[in-house]
Amino acid sequence: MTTGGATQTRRRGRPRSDRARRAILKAAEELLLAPSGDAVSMDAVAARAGVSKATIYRWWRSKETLTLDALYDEWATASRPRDTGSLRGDLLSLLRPWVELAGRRPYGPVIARLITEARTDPTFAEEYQARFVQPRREAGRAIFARSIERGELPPDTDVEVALDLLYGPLYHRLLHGHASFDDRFARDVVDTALAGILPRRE
Amino acid sequence: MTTGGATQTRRRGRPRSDRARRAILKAAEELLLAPSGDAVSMDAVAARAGVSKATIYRWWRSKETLTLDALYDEWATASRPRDTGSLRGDLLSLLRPWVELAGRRPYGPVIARLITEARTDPTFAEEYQARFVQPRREAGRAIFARSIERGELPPDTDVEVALDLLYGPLYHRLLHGHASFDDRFARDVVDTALAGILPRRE
Amino acid sequence: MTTGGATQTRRRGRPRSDRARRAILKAAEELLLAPSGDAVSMDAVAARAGVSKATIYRWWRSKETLTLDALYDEWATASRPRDTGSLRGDLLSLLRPWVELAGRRPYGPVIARLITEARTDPTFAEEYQARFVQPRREAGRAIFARSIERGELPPDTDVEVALDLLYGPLYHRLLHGHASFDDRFARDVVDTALAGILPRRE
Amino acid sequence: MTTGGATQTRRRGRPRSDRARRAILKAAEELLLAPSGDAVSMDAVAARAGVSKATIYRWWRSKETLTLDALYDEWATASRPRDTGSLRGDLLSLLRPWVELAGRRPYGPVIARLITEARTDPTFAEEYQARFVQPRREAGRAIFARSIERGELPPDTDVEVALDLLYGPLYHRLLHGHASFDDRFARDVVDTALAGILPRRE
DNA sequence: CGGTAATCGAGACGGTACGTCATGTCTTACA
DNA sequence: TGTAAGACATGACGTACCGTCTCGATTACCG
Repeated sequence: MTTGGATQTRRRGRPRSDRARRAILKAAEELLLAPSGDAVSMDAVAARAGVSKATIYRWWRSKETLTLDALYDEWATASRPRDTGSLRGDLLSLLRPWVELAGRRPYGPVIARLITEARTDPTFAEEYQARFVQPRREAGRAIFARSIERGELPPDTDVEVALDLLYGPLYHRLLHGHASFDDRFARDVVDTALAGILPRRE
Repeated sequence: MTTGGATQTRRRGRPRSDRARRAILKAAEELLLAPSGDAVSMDAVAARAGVSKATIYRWWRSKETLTLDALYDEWATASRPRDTGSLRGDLLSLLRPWVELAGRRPYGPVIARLITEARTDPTFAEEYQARFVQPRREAGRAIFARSIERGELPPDTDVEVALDLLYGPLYHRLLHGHASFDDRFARDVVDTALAGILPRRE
Repeated sequence: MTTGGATQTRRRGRPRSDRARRAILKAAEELLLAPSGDAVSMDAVAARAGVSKATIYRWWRSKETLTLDALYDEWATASRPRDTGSLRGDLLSLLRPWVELAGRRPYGPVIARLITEARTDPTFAEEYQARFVQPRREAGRAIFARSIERGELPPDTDVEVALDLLYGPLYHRLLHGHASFDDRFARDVVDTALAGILPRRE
Repeated sequence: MTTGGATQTRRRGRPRSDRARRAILKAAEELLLAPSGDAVSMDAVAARAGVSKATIYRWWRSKETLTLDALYDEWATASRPRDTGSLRGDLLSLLRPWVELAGRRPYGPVIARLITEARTDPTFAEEYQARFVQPRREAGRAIFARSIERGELPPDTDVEVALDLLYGPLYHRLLHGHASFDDRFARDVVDTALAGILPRRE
C-alpha cells in the first residue's frame, strides 16, 4: 500500500513527515476538483503542498496512484450499507450514499481519468479495482446473498449482471454527464432494475 | 465539420488531399488500437501516415477530435436497428450489433480517453455527444416511442432512465473490463432490464 | 536575373502581371523596413500584395533574392558620383549620397540579413555582390584610377585597402549601430582616411 | 549572466551540471562552425550534446544567446594588448591577435547572424555589445588615451572615428569576405589609418 | 552524545510530446 | 501560360510535464 499503514517495526532514520503526506493529498484533491478542470500536474501539486517532487514520488508511484489516494481520503467515508431486511432497502442504503458522495463534487472527469489509466496499466488497474470497485461490489454481493437466503430471490440469480444493472447506469451518468445524477435517479434505477421496465401483468 | 461533406461549389485552391485524410485516419485508428496500448502521439500518426503534423492540425483541432473521427470511421457502419414489432426485438437489434462492434477490438481505453476529454473540454463534449452518444440514444428513444404507441408500455414510461438501464451496464463493462462484454451479456441486460431482477409473482 | 528585363520576343500565354510585380516589391519593402522589425514572411508579403505565394516564387528564387530586389528598387536611385577634379571631392560625391540613403531608414538589420544569407549561400552571394557591393566599389576604383592618372596618388597605391578604409567604417556603424551614422561621419571618414592614403609631402 | 560566475553561497537544490554546460557549448560551437554552414538548430545541439532541449533553454534565453557564449568561450582567450610604448605597436598588439583568431575559422557567417539578431532584439544587442564589441573597443580607447598622454596625438583626436577606421575595415572583410582577411591586411589597415590619424610633421 | 540513516526542500536533469510557424512546392480553377 | 487560392511536406521552434537525480539540511534511532 502506498500510504503505509501501521508502522511495523519502527524504522531507522528520520520518520516520514505526516505533515507532508497530508499536504500532498490535500493539494492533489484540491487540484483534481478545481473548477478549471485542467489536469493536475505533479509540479503543481508539489508547489501547492510546499513539498518537493521527490517526496511525492517516494510515496506514490505515479500521478494516478496519488489521485487514487487523494480521492480515497474522501470516499472511504461513504457509509457502510445497513441490513434493512429487504433487498430494496439494502440496495438503497448501498447506493444512495454513494451517489450523494459522487455527486457532491465534479468527480466525473477524475474517475474517467482513473479508468483510462487502469485500462492502460494493469498494475494500476488492480489497485483501482481493489480500492474503488470491488469493496462496493462485494457489499452488493453480500446484499444479494442475504436476499437469496431469505428466499426473496431464486438461488440462480445472476448477481454479476444484477450488479452491473445497478452500478452501470450510475457510472454512465457520472461519466457522461448527459443527465442528472442525483438521489432520484438512484431510486429510479433501483426500482426499475428490481421490477423491470415492462409492466407486470396482473 | 472536420471531415467535410459535399463539395459545395468547388473551391479555388488546391483541393484537400483525400489520400492524406484517409492515411491519417487509418494511422490514428491503427495506433489507437495497437496492442501496446500506449497513447497515440501526433508525431507518430504523422510519421505513420506519411504526412506532416501541420496537415493534421489543419483539419483536426486536437488529438481527441482526430480520435473521434478515426473511431467514427468504423463505428458509423454499425447497422441501423430494424423494426421487429416487439420492444425486445427492437432493443436487441439496436444493442447487439453495437456490442459486437465495441467488443471486437480493445475500444475500452479509447472510449475512456474520449470521455475524459469530453469532461474537460465542453466544445469537445458536444462533438462527442453528437457523434457517439446521441444518435444511438435517439434510435433507442424511437424504439420506446413505437412500443408506447403499440400499447406495450405505458405512456408515462421514463425513457431516459430506461435507456441508461440498457446502455449503462454495457458501457460499465466496456470501460471497467471487470467482466465479459459479449452478446450473452447484451441479451442478459435487455432481458433483465425489461423484466426486472425480482421474479414475477405468478 | 530575377526581375526580368525586356520581353525579348513576346512570349506565348498570359503576359506577366506588372501590377503583381510592383505590389510584391512594395509589400516586401514595407515589411522589411517596418518599425516592428520582425522578419518578413513570404505569407505576409503575399497577403499584403494580394498575390499568391506561387507568383512570388515564380519570379524570385528565395526570400533573400526578393529582399535584394525590393531594396534595390530604392537604392538604385543613388546618384552617380561626379568627376569633381579632386580625389576628395570625388569620394565625397560617391559616399555622401550613399550614407544619406542608407541612413534614411533602418536598413542596418536588412543588410545584416543579406550578408548572413550571402555567407551561407554562394549563389546568393554572387547576386548580392553584383548588385550591392561591386557597382559602388567599381565606381570607387574609377575614382582612384583618375586620381592616380592625375598624379595625385602614386601608381602603387593599394586601392582595395583604400576602399575598405572608406567603406569599412561606414558599414561598421550601419551594421553595429554603436554610433551615429550621418553625413558628418562620412566626411570624417573620408578626411581621416585620405590623410593616410595621400602621400606625405616632403 | 548565463554562464554563471562564482558560486556565491551554495544554492539549495541540485547544482547545475557543468558537464552538461560544457557539452552544450562544445556542441553549439562545433555546429556553428561546421563546414556545411547550415544554421544550428536547438534540437541538433541538444542531440549532439546528449542533453535535453529544456536544459538548454533553462540557461540560455535563445539560440543567439547560446551562440554568444559558445563563441565567447574561444574568443575570450584573445590575448590582452601590451603596452609597447608606441601607438602603432599598441594597436598592432590589439588587432593582430584578434585578426588571427577571427580568421582561423569561418566566423564571418556566425558574426553576421549575431549582428542580425542584435539589430532585431535590443536586449540581445546589449549582451552582444557588452561581450564582443565594447571590451575590445575599450582596450582601443585606452591605447589612444596613452598615446595622447604621451603627446603622440593631439588631445582633440576623435577616438571613436579612429576606432571605426581600424575595426571597420576588418569587420568589413570578415563579413563580406570580398578580399583576404589576414595579418598583412591588419598591418595595412593600421599603417594607412595611422598615417591619417597621426598629425603631419611640419 | 556522536554516529548512522532515512527523510525532507529545492531544483536541475534527460526525455517525450505538444501545438505553432515559416519555407518552398504543389495542385486546382479561372483568366 | 499566368495567377489567386490554398493544401502540402519539412523541420525548427519554445513550452510543458514526466519521473529521476543530486545536493545540503533535518530529524530521528542507536550505540
